[in-house]
Amino acid sequence: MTGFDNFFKSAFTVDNVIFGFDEGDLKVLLIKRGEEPHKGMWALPGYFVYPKEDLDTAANRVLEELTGLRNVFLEQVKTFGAVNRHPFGRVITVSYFSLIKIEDYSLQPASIARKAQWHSVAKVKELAFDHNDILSACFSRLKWLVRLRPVGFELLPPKFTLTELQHLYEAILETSLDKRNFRKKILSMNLLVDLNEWQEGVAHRPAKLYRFDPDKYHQFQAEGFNFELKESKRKERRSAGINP
Amino acid sequence: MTGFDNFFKSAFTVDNVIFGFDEGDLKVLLIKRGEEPHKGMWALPGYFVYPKEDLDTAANRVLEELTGLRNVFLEQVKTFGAVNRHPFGRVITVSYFSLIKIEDYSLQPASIARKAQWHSVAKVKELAFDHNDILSACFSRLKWLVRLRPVGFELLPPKFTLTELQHLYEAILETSLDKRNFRKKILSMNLLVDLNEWQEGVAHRPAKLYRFDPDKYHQFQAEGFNFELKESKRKERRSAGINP
DNA sequence: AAGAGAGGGTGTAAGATGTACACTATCTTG
DNA sequence: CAAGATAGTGTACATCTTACACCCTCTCTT
Repeated sequence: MTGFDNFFKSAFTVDNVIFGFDEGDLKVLLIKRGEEPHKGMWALPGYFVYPKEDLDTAANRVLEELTGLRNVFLEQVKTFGAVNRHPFGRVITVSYFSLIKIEDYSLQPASIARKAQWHSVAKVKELAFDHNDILSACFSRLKWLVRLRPVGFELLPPKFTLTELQHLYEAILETSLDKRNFRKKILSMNLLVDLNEWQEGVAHRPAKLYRFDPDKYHQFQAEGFNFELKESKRKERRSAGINP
Repeated sequence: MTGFDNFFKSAFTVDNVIFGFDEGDLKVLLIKRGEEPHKGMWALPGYFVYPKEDLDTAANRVLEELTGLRNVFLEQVKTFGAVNRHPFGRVITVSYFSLIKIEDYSLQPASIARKAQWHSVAKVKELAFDHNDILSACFSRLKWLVRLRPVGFELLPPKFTLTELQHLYEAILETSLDKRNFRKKILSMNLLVDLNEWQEGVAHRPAKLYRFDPDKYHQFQAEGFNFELKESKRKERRSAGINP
């Protein structure tokens, strides 16, 4: 080597913030640690990156081992490298966040997944390592992403109602939106296809179901849009809960 | 240890994309490599992170050693970890970008800085390692940041004209803007203070000088704004040049 | 079967913002 | 003093954003 040997003594990991949406609530998939360090605490799913493995590959591997899902939304967010963040030595971690449909996940319970559980993002308490910081960074990223790209749709089932979509935006943006203005805006984008089908089995007037138009969707993925709506003045604001 | 020894064999570095603005052109500070690998090629300034050093500290160190500057804008962007990106072994790099005033830099030429030189971002050719990708990622980040935060001012001298400010936006956004609309928009933000001073020594009618209002500036740093102006239809578009 | 409960669904007017566009003013230099 | 260079300025039109309230349709209960 060349005198740099002292630098080749660190390890790195990926940690994955997996978001899902259910019952009007934004959730994150956490794992109860079965081993030291931080045994028994909730943590983000993650693992060491293998010597011959790319970062994105590692993040995908962690995601797939846990959820059985491939080819879902996954994006690098930020790298955390505080000197003493891991008791085994110098370990820096590259954080990723992904968006999945909870219903897809629950169909494929993998082996590790037994220790995994969905937690409401707003109610997450103390996590292992610096995982609260990581969650917080990824949640912020999701928050701005949702204004610029149609990411929301990664989180909903194939058929959804406008109210479900609105609740998703409200959960991510931690705000409340005006129903009429929300509908006007989202429908004017030509992003949604009216399925002419209706909800079933609900104890009220059933809502119309929509899906998104894949062409328009990918166009917006690439070009972005500007989704701005002021908080509605009439309802109360939803509250955060991360790092209070 | 605990069976994880095999993972503690990698190294990590920081690489810093230092942007400056001069003569209507967005520049990046590059270093001609004096050693292998990639000896003789232009590269981003960077170095290994020391074993007891935080990532942000390392990035600041690299910046200060090169420019003599402290407390300037510096932000983490993305981590690159392709398996074979470095010939010495597994090295992942955390990229940062910073914004400095070129005039501040040129006052303090440090020792390493002898190999350093400003290059027009639009004309950068092949760089060492994967540094073209890193530059590209950081430039993209700057591009969206400039729409949401008043970062532009990190790059200009304390007193500047509206035309200089407009040229800065045009260089970053790679577009051209309508003069009247640009002025209307930027002045309506109450971000600028009219100094009642004028340019000197120019061969035409001198322009008024402005500075930014620090209170308003920090408010926008924290809250963000939405700087959108359509490309002017009258002039041609500036072109990019990165990864053509 | 009638009423209560629970969301679903709809339009408009006023204000704010964005866009397109062209000419005069003021300075230096030759 | 003319030419060259850039500074500086206003308006009309179109588009987008915001605030706001009521009736509709379904189920469930009694």
